[in-house]
Amino acid sequence: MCGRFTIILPPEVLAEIFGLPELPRIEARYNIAPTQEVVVIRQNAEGVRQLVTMKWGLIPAWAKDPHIGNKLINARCESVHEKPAFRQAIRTRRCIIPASGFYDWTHTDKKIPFYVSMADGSPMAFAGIWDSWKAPDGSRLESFTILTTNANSLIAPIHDRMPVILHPAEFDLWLDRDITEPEKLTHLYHPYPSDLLRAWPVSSLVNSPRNETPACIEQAVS
DNA sequence: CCAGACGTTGTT
DNA sequence: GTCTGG
DNA sequence: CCAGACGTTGTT
DNA sequence: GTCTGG
Repeated sequence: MCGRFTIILPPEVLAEIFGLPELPRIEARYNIAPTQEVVVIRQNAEGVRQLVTMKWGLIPAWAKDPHIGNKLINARCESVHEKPAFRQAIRTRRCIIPASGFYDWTHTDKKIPFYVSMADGSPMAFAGIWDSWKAPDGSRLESFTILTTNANSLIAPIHDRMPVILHPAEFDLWLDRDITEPEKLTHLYHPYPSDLLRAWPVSSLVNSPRNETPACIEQAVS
């Protein structure tokens, strides 16, 4: 699953791989937690990509209490097209969450955190969806959630779910607002290939969202 | 018809 | 908003 | 995801 | 134990 992640990418790399029209202003984050503000990429009706900041934890447009977003930090790919909280967003409001890696905790024996990133160190792209919630005072609150799928063979010993990670060749399809049919999207929901990822144990420092230093991703010595 | 839910995770 | 359950 | 709280009253 | 907050 995906309940914590990092983004440690130079603006040039981000703009290049995601085809952004401008260099984003972005700083390294080593321990992003739910409810926090995060940058995501979406595409407007003209096909221009933009980097926008949103809250992690999707608040459906119809929600009376925005706190529902605290629970909706992930959406299962198997049911995202049916669930009332997600099915409108998956048709018309898809986005990509750029990342460098994510954390997973084992629950066997002791709770051990692991860090997972691309084997070659390249950026990671989570498949996400977003929504816009109107507060009583009329202001708008945009929020997103990350899709999950079955774990691949690398992740399985740690956890049975992992985020849906997109290949660069799939970005266009995912962000295309004119594509709304589930059957054109479901083939993207495969576990990312194990041999393109790497994983190592890290310090329990990462457990607290208050810790946001490079030490969070350093390999732990047992 | 109206009321009430609307989600994921892990653990047993 | 929209569906399910009573 | 994990950490941390978990309550009410009245007063300024 | 369970919910809220980050």
